[in-house]
Amino acid sequence: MAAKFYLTTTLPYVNADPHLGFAAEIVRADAIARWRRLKGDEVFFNTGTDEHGLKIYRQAAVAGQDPQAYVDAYAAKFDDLKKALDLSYNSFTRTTDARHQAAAQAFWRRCAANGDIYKKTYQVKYCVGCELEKTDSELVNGFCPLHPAKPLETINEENYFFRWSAYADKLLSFYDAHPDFIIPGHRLNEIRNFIKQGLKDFSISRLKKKMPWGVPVPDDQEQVMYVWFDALVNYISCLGWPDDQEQFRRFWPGWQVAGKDNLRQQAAMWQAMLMSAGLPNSEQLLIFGFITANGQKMSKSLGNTVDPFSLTAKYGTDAVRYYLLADLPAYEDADYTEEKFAARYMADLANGLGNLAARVAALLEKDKAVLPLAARPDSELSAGVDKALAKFQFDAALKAIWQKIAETDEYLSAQAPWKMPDPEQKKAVLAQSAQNILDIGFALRPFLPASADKIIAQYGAGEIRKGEPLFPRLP
RNA sequence: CGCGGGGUAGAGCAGUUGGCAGCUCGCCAGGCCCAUAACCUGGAGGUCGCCGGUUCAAAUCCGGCCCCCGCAACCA
Repeated sequence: MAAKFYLTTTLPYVNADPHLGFAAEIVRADAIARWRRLKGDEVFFNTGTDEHGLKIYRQAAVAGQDPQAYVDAYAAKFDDLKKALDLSYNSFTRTTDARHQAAAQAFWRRCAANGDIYKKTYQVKYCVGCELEKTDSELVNGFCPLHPAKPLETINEENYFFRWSAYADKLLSFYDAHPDFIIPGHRLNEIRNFIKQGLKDFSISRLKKKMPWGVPVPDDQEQVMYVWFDALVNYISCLGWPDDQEQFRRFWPGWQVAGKDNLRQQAAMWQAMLMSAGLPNSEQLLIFGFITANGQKMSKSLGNTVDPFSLTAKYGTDAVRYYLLADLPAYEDADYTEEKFAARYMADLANGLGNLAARVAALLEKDKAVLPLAARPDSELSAGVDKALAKFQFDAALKAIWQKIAETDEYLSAQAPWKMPDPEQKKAVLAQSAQNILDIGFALRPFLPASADKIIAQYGAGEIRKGEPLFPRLP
């Protein structure tokens, strides 16, 4: 019986176009999902979009659009990543989906029934200049950084809260019992330290009259959900929870990937919510580092976000996938520059993989050699890739594959089959090289699916022809 | 004393339990001439942030200090 494997990304908030950081997250998730499928697992791979909230409501108003139409356009843009990056997710959850909203309400009811949701009046700070509520973290010396001359107003508001404080000990016990819950391990320490400082209950609703763009709170016409009980529930609503218990039980708990900014939400808030709802905790979290652009944090306000669509249009889908998986350390921060991208493309894809495939194919084509090569899913190379991917180390897996490419280039140079007088001897050398390339093609399937398929088709065809370059040199 | 990460060759990084400091790019010199001006071999280049300690032996373990970068409750 095939094992079940569930994997989800976070849902990006649709107040801006997709950028390279999310592309990295979802490509990494995609490589894992493809790998597990190739191993024979039944895989459920979810992503989607977070579409409610004040920012979107306001942006839609500014654009003169109905919020739903506004988020429809954005959701389509994020779904376009599927084609641009050759993604294999089978589920795209929008938080405006009716099924998701019903699940969010059901989840809320369960936590409320458990006594973890209560109503409380609290004070929010409001900047008249921005016409926005501000959290303390957004303030500088107690003032709005955009309007330091205007004092903040304090507004009393009654909202629902989630009794997070009740889960501090339970979360710590859970982490103790699951020391590998978060990769990398130091993020587990980070969240542990955070929780040891004490947890404050967090606000989970907003007044509907001020912010109507949200999931209605069950049994309260005045309030809509604030992000948490809406967006986080997508990780199980996509599986059909609560209606499709069979599918939910088959796939949950699963793996979640997220950027490091999402550590608290995924590792502590969501886990506490699951406990409150009486549902199993997530299986494991992968927390990725950030990508900076030319040494600076990518942000809308700096205007230095890198657009994955223009990158794939210019260099090709697999080139971008390769860069994200091979060149960036997944769990630490990493810097992107187009120069480094292009250098890596030339060295590894054009001169490395592409040239080697063309080199051997050209030699074989001249001889009209027929080689009945077969895939070797159990090759030493596959084993190395499996070992690295079992630890979710994408760069190490690709390094093993590129080691094989280098070995094959060295082997060819040492043997020099092009000047061998004995045709049988020459054929044997080329067959060995071609077998290596076919193994490389198979090993590449989780990472560069389209290129892998081309190599497998080319080198598995019997009579091997040169064909088009896999990765043309850059001008 | 809020929390966390980092500092290793010009650049980007790897260094598992301490045991001759490595990889890629770039640079220099050869080779090859099958391949996408590609590929192969060799070379130059480092006080492993600083100070001290443990040890036969420290990039690695311990203590202190300096610097950079994140997070700090909706930026992947």
